[in-house]
Amino acid sequence: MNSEENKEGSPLDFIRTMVAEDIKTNKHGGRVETRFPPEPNGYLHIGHAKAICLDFGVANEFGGVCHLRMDDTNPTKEDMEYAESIMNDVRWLGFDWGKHLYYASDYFEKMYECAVELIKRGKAYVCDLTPEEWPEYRGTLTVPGKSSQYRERSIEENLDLFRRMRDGDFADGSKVVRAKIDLASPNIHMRDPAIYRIRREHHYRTGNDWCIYPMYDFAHCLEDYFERITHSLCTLEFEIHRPLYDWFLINLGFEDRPEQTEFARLALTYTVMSKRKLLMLVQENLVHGWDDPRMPTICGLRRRGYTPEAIRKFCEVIGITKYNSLTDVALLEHCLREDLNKLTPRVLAVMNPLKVVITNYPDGQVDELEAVNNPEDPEAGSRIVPFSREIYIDRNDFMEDPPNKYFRLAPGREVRLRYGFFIKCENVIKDADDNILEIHCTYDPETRGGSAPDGRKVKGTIHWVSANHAVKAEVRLYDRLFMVEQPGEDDIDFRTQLNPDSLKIAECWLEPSLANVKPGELFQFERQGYFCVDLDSTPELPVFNLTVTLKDSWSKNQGK
RNA sequence: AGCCCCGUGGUGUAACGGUAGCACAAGUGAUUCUGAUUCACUUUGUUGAGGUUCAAAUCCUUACGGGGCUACCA
Repeated sequence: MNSEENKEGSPLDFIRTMVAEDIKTNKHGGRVETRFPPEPNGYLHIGHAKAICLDFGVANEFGGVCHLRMDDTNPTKEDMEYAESIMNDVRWLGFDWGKHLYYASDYFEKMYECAVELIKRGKAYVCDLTPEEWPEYRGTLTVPGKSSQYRERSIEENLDLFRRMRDGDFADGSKVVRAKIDLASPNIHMRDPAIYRIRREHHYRTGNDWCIYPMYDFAHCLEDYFERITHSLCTLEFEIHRPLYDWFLINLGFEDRPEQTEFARLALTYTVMSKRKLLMLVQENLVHGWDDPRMPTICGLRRRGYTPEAIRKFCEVIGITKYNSLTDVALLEHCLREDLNKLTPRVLAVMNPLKVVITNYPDGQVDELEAVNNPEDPEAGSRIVPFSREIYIDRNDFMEDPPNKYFRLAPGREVRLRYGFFIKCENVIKDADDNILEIHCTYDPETRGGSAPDGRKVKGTIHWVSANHAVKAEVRLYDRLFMVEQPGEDDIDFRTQLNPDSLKIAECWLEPSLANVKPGELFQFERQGYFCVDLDSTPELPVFNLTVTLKDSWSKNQGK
């Protein structure tokens, strides 16, 4: 009867096979309905993206629909701010739930009726055991539970007590409703789990209408059933809850039941994914909010310059399994680079300026040079960048005493200015303390545009901006937030594993075409990495967030 | 400890019982007006032991290893 017995291949294949089979056998009238059911108690993160892609992906693949449902049955932690951010993020990721937006809290009345029905069927009872007393009756992993006096209350008494629980006759925590299942079950979740609790708490949607709230195990299968979900996909930790999921629906006499299937949640190296810990980072100001670009939240990734396409590609590539794995963030970054590489315009920018005076270039003269916007995309066209006697190059692009395989500028060496001219370093100007103030170069007018008529080659091409034309901006360099592969493990406070250098702020000098960039625009600063103009940007001082640094074997070799 | 789930290169994943493949990472080389990109090549794997079979990553047994569950959270 359980299709899992015929399981073959990977869980994703299993899910596909199952859905295809169900369509073929007309199990749910050929319908496919899935759902993404977050609790609105925090912001969505990359782990949720995996679930979203699966839930919506399966529905789309089989011509079904996917619901977005706020699983808001616990009034203490939930808020509309979260619900709105969730809708925003799902939409941004590129998924559409159409008219299928639901709130579990809209079902409170129906759920209450289901609990009444369960009581009427002798399948649930009101229990007066305190949370402290309960473990004694529930038993342990090895010891079966035992019955309490409350377990044998009459149906009439239970109905009356449950009614009065709803009416507010009893104090918070003084009574719960329990499903009457099996106190000796090896599965602890089947040992008379609580399905309703008393909690006088303002709910962000139902206000003070209710003082009793349903528990997850009872509520979730009902939500799925009410919405006529066919395939209920969830993470592995709910596997052991599945018998309960089925028990409620069966004992309520429901037909055409949804079926729960579990898959592994995402774990990423160097990344904290626990909502609790992410909330702590926000509350303790260890980051600047849920959308801090260092956060693994969808909004954080968005602000950092991640594209929905890159995230969806990542979710596709990691696959679906039934065992816990630890995925390398490098894979996520690879997916982003792959996407950004083909769509981001290249721009010239210098982050750590060193002045270069072109001694044989006339003062006051300006050359307008043509620069290709994106070599990967001919459609992207080109732009003009000004060149003049004084320019800035990056300090890293000059070494007074270069090691063997250094390709860039050094005394006596010639390099190419990207889209510009060949320049040769003739002189290094220093102050009394031996600090390099500026360098003097000569340029070869014949090399305008970047190639020499005599065919001579240079080993390096460096980036530059005209000192008089440059636009200043702020760059925030975000490194990974955590230094260890799996933060917060082994009883170590995960906060002690934060990378102190995860955020560096620097000024940079941009080519003039970037004077009016808009928030959210993406760029590649050539040879330095991918950038996203921050949503906080002002026209006077754009703020760029670094997303992923380009692969740079030069800097790697430096580390060895 | 009882119950449940799961073991394929460094990582993430494929393979009706029939050639162990792909991607990332790493390395080498080529091309390059970004030390990027692109391209080519290379290294590394079925947890162990028994079975069943002409044939096992796949089926069975067992050992070992990893994960989950003991909330009036979801």
